Parts: sequence; C-alpha cells; structure tokens
Amino acid sequence: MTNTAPTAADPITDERLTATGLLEEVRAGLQEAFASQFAEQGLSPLEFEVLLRLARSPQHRLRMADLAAQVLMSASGLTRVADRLEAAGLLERSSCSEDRRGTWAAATPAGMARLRAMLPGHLEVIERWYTGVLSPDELDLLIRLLRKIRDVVRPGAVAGVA
Amino acid sequence: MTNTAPTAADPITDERLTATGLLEEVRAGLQEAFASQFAEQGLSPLEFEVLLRLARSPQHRLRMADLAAQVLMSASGLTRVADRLEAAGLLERSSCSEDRRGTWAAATPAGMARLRAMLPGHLEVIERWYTGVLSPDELDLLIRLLRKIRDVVRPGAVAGVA
DNA sequence: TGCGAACTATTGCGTGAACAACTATTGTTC
DNA sequence: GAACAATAGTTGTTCACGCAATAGTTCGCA
Repeated sequence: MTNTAPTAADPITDERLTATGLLEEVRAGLQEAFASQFAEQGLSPLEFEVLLRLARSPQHRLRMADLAAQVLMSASGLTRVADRLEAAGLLERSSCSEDRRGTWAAATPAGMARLRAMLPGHLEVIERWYTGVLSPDELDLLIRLLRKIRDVVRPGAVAGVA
Repeated sequence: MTNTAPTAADPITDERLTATGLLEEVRAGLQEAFASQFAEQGLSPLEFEVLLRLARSPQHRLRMADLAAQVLMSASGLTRVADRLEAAGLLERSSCSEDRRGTWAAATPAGMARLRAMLPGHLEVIERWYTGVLSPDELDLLIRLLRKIRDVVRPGAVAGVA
C-alpha cells in the first residue's frame, strides 16, 4: 500500500530500494535503446562518449587523465579505448610539450565525421525514449532534481561538462 | 530558463546529451557510494541485487529465468552469479517438479541473514546520497517522472517489482 | 642543486559478463 | 503420437574493464 507515513516496516520492501531500482531500470532501458544504433555504427557506448567529450573540447582534444575523468573510467581503461579508436583512425595521440608526462588525445576529422553522422539518429532515440516522454516542464524539473543529486554524489563535477 | 525556443543548434552541444549524461553521472555516483559497503560485506552489487529479489519473492525463491529478468542480466551471467552465491552458502538451487527444465533459486537462511545485516547500512547510504538529498515532495516527483520513462523504455516491467 | 614525493600514461594480470553452442524438456501441429 | 519448434539452464569462449606494478616526468623543499 502506497503509504504516506514513515513506516519502520521491513527493510526488504523499503521504498528507497525501489527508488534505486527505478534509476537502474531507466538507465538499462535507455542503454538498450541506444545499443542497436551504436552497434550498426561499430562503436561501443564508451567509444561514442569519448568522441563526444573530445568534440566538445577546445581543438577537439583533451589530456588523457581529464578525458578519463569525464567519461567516468579508469586511466587504464581509457588507454585501451583510445587504442581501439586510434586503430580505427578516429582518434590521434600526440605528446604534450608543456608537460612531457602528458598525452593529448584528439578526435581526427574522421572521428568528428563519424560522430556527426551518428548524432542526429542518437538524438532522435533520446527524444523518443527519454526527453520526449515528458512535457518540457517535467523535463526541466527532472533535470533540476537529478542535478541536485549529482552535485552531492559528484561534487567535483559541478564545473564539468554537463 | 536555459531555452524556450527549440534551437537547431550544433548537435554536439545539444541539451539532450547532457540530460543523458546527467543520468549516467548520478548512477555512477551512487554506485561509488555503495561500493565500499558492498566490498566489506564481500558481495558484488549484482549478488546483493539477486539476494534482494529473492527475498522479495514468495518463499524467497524464483525461477532462474525470472530472476535473470529482474536483475537485468543474461541467463548465462546469472548462472555464474548463482554459482558464486551457492558456493558461499547464500543461495540454494532445487529442481522444479512442474517443469523439469526449470530450476528454483532460493535464498538460504544464511543468505537472508546476510541481506538483513547489510540492509540498514545500505538504506542509510541511499538516504544520505539520494533520497535524503531531496524534499519528500521532490522525491515523490522524481519517482513519478522516472516511472513515466521506465514505463516507456521497459513496458513489460510495469507489473514487476519496482 | 639534488633527492624524494607525487603525477601521467601504459602494461600484465585477474575477473565478470555477454554471446553462441549444446542438452534436456515441453508444447504444438498434423 | 511423432516430428518440429520453442524454452530453461549450463558451458566454452571472448572481451572489456579495473587494479597493481612500472617507467618516465615534474614538483617541493631543504
């Protein structure tokens, strides 16, 4: 029964667990909606994300560490993703002159082209299964609420991209 | 009020992409918040989820296929998770008399005990980083909006648990 | 200036999940 | 009622990711 009182009921059926599950369900559902399009373009979701973050950066390039932070991946994980993208000609590495420890990862013209080719369809999918499901007011509200949570769980990311 | 007009701007900076990223950021942040607690109890998030779904089912048991569907995992993936939990004594398999192809997966008393031991702490973490961040009204609203999306991306799950 | 601590990126390694193939069972149709 | 399709679960294989260790570089501090 959808109660309003703060019941000290069985923790197994606690509403907060379903709230968490709901978030996961939405994420999984969207991921599934994206999957076919990613697959037919030969990119993994993470590879797409990497290209997108590069495309949004000045000169379409980012230091490996910064890129890893943006795509929420470990440094070693990003090394492998960058390897694959570089092998596909979509990404190019170059050494960083100011800090010789560093490496620039830059989207190649081919990488930018691939991204631009995918984006319209991708945005359609987002609209169809996510943003378009809600009214504009509802969407603004959802974003605001999610941002509120994000600012707590990832305080360092406030100045970030999203 | 970021926008009111439907700008046909550069798709690379489209707001819908950030809306998607936000969802992912929140999920990743929560996952990270849960991680330490799961680790110290020696369970993976998925193993916890399996025990929880069993605990919420009649007689604490579920058919393997149904369980796999609930935890959003492939059948083969669930076989391995069940193997680990069974080896740890937290789950027990038994054959299904009505359909001899089937297998019941049931939480053992030890499995239930482990789950109950973890839940209070887990709920605290959820409260601290997720549900408690919002006012009760805001939380209700967020749930409602997420459910709306869920019903579209996973229509079959409506009658499900969450 | 020089020495140690901190940082950047890569690599070896282990693990966990998905896919495809396989066996066993159930249901369907003529 | 016998052949064929569909379903349940497991297993072999592959692969992507994180962790720990490593080499190279920069920073801090005396």
